This record gives sequence, C-alpha cells and structure tokens, in this order.
Amino acid sequence: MQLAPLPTSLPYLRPLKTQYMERSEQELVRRENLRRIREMGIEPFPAATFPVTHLATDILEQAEFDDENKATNFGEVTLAGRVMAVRVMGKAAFAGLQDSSGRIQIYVSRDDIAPGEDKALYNDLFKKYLDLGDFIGIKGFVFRTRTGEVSVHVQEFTFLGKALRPLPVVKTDEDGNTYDAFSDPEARYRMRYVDLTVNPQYKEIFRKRSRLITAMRSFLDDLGLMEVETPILQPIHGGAAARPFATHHNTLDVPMYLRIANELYLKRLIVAGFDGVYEFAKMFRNEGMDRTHNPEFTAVEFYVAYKDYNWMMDTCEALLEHAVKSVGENGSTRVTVGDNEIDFKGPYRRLTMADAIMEYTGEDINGADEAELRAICQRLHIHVDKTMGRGKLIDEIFGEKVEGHLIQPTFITDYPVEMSPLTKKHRSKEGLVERFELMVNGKEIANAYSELNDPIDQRERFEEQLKLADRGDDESMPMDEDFLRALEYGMPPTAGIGIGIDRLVMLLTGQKSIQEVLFFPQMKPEA
RNA sequence: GAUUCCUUAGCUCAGUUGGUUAGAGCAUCUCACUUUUAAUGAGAGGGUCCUGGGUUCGAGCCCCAGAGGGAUCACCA
Repeated sequence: MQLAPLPTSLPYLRPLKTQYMERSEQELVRRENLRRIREMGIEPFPAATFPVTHLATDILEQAEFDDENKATNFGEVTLAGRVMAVRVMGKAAFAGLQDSSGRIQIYVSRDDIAPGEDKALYNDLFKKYLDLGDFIGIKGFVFRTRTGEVSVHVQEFTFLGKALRPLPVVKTDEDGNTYDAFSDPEARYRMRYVDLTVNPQYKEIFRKRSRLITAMRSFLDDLGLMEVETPILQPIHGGAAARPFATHHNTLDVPMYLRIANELYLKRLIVAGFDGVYEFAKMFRNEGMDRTHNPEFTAVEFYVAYKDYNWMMDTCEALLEHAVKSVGENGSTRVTVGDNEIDFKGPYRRLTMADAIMEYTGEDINGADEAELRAICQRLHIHVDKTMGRGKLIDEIFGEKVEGHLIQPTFITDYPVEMSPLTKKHRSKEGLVERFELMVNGKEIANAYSELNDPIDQRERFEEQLKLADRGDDESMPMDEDFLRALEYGMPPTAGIGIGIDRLVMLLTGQKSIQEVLFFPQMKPEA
C-alpha cells in the first residue's frame, strides 16, 4: 500500500514565494503604522460588531438636499468600508470610502473628529497611520460639497482593520478614463480578493450568477421538484464521456473518482420513487483547460418521471425565459452578445439534426450509411479519420457546418444512437435517439433526453462502450452494474436534462472566458 | 497537446544599434494647505529587469533551456 506523501510536500501548503522575499518599503511602512496605532491604545483589528446603518450607493442614489446642501432625508448615518483614496489639505481631508455597494466620498475635518486640545486622532491616526485599503467605520451626516458631490461629513471614525499590503491604486478621471488598472489576468485570477476590491465592476458578473441560480432553483421548486445531493466521490465515473480525476480512499483502500456527471445517481432516485429531482452540481473533468473549459464546472441537472423530451423542451424554454428575466436589464429576455442580440423568450426553434444539416449544407444524411457520410464530408471539406463511425461523422458535419450558425436559442433534436448511450431509442426513427441539445450563440447550453429505462438495451449500450474502450477510447463509459440493477427493478419513463451554468453565465454577462465567471478559476501553482 | 506573443518598482508602462549609476506617472516617505476629487506645490526613497545557462570587454536588450500567463487551434461541456 502506498504511503500518503508528507503534508509539507503538498503544493497548496507550500509557502508563497513572497513570504521569503524582503518586504517592500510600503509593507514596512504599514507594519510600522500598525505598531503606532497600537501605541496610541487603539486596536487595529477590533472584535466588536460595528453597527452599519447605510450603504454608500443608497445614499448616493436617494439623498435630497436643502439650500445649505445638507441632506433632508438622511439623519445620522453609519457606514463601513475600505479607504480607497485620501486627499489631505492640511486640517481637512476628503477620502473615498468603498463598501460592498460602491464608493462614497467622506469629508474629515480635524476639529470635528478631534474637538479637544489633543489632535492626535486626526494628525496622527487619520493623516499618518491610515493607509489606503484599511477598513474604517464612520458616523456623520450627509451633505453636498461645493462641486456637488454627495459626501458624508464625518463626526466619528473607528478603525476596523489594517491592510498590510498596498492595493493597486486604480484611478478614474471625470471623463471615465481609467488609469493604472489592475488588469493582468493572471494576477486578477490568482488574487480575486484584490481584483474585486479594486475592480468592483466585476462583482456584477457574480451577482448575476447568483441571481441566475436562485431563479432557476425557485423555478424548479415551483415545478414540484426536490433538490437533492448525490455523491461527488464515486467508485465508478459514469454518466458522461470524459476522463475523470482519480483519487484513493485510504480506509477502504479502493480507487475513487471525482464525478464527471451525476446523471446515473439522479436516475436511481427516480427508480426510488421520487417524481422529480434536481441538483446543482460541480462536475470534474480531467481534460484540457481553455477559455471555455475549467477542470471543475457547474451544471444543473433535473429528471422528471412520466415525461419525455418534448415536455422537456417546453420546460427548458420556460426555465430559461424565467431565469434570464431575473438577470437581464429590466426583466428583459434579451441579451446582447458581441454583435448579436439573443432573445430567450420561447418558443425556440426546433430542428432535427438531419434537417439542420440539410438547411446549412444542402446535404441529405437521412438513411445515409457510413460510406455515403464520408463522401458528404469530402464534398464539404471536413477532415475525418478512419476511426469515426456513423454517429461521429454526423457530429463532425454538424459541428463544422451548422453549430456556429445557431445564434438564437434552437433545439437540435434526434441524435444518432452511437453518440448517446444513455438515451432512449427514438419512438419512430430508426438509428436515432430522443435527445436534444439547446444551441445558443453557436454553442451548446443544454443536453437532454428521454431517458433510457430499458435495462436490457442499457446493458447492450454499455457493452458497446466497452468495445470503444478496448479500441483505446479513454472517454468511453464504464459498465455500471449497480445502475443496471436499479433499472432492472424498473424505472418509469423519464425526461432528464443538464444545463451548463458557467456557459450560461458567460452568455448572460457577455464574457468570453470561463475564468471571468468563476471566482477562483483553476491555475497552475505559483512558482 | 500545437502555434504564437508577453513577463522591467506596490500598480500601469517606457527603455533607442548591446554601452556610464535602468526611467516615467500613480502609489510610498518628508513638508505646506479647512470643500478637494486622476487634489495641488516642493523635496526624497524604492529594482531578483521571470529563472538558469551562454555569447561579449560589456546583456533589461542577442542565443539556448526552463517557469508562469495571454491569444489562436485541436479535444471536451
């Protein structure tokens, strides 16, 4: 039995290189300021709750003023956040206070915060020992400056937390031009806490992501489905065609895999007698990384008994329309992606794969055998190799010539059986299965089928997959005897779907890279 | 995995044909300033030029290898 490596050799426990490096001048200054604050008898990391009453943005949006520029609809306000800019002019100063909602200007005058003889609170603490990035709390009143900027006149201020490292200082002028932006993607992704502090505009992507998931969840709840959790650590990695992450359970001394899909477990729950289940699930696939692939990604899957893929198309439309409304501007179902405006209002166009290929290439693949498909590929100048079977050839034609044209939400239906080992055979079309994918902006957003519930057919499909594995296909599905046993106990007809959350968020927020919609995208370890 | 580009101060970036002690703005430090707003004015400090080799009298710059990142392509969702 293999021994686990020593914990200190694990990359994530290795100290960052910067800990060994000499501290920069600015870091030394901040540590000295920290010491001075303690010397004044002030705790730079206080424990007590700070009673915030207002957010910056609420004041900026709602404040109304009298003739003396004092706010009429705000009394005493208490805010907390980071100091992001300071402009000291002798005995008075302006600063930018940034909280979770945005940034508001505060006005600090020496004799207001230090009314007695001792001016240390202003001269030392505020002017000298306060650094950009420090957390403070302020109490004061809302007013408008000579130049018209809504500000808070500070009467009391409280130190709430020291920043020992300098934040990048991003400045924006009155024309909206940004200077010294913290823009290096590597630094942004590795230090998302810095990124979202100095580039708060990116927070909106994650707020939309959160709203989208909340909306989908409430839709599925309203549909009567039950949210469930299924294993992430699995003894057999089933439910999709992908290479898994392998790990090992020490006590059981067995290999385990991080799930590449949760489909087979959700179907077991349909067997168990739940009429509808859903799961927002992290999936893990040990494959390439690029701007549309992260090793872990999120999908929502749901399975509903006594339904078929036609019902699922209707439901998918309704779900997406509802979800996009919750994220879009003013409840709109439309989003602008590059030069395209995409409308998620249903119904969406429904097109069989064969009809789609006919429409965009003029080639008829209905009833075409492998040799005829190869001839079509040659006419269309599509590169193929000998290992490709019928299903793969059709998939190539679709991927090369059709997919990219499908900008508005479009259901592509009726896939070749070879590509779909978990899907029920089509009720009337030989060689096809009852499957659809939803294409939006030229990319797949959802994948759904009438679920295969015939255990004998399912076993044959697994056996076909094993043959692929023997030929060297390392993405083929392994046999799952327990899943087959479950089906043998009987599963009702069921419709199931998986919707990729990350790509949907990318679409709805106009992001070209999946890294922009993940808080902590996977990166190589820092050197 | 392939191709290609990038890596210089805390941040954003210059850096000529290979040539003295590597520069700028912001940030930092000192001083002045009670309604400023990319605050301003005066002065100062701050560098593993990604790493390791090599060529050369001399390398941030040229060559080789490596690391990390971006973009494009292939596979996957």
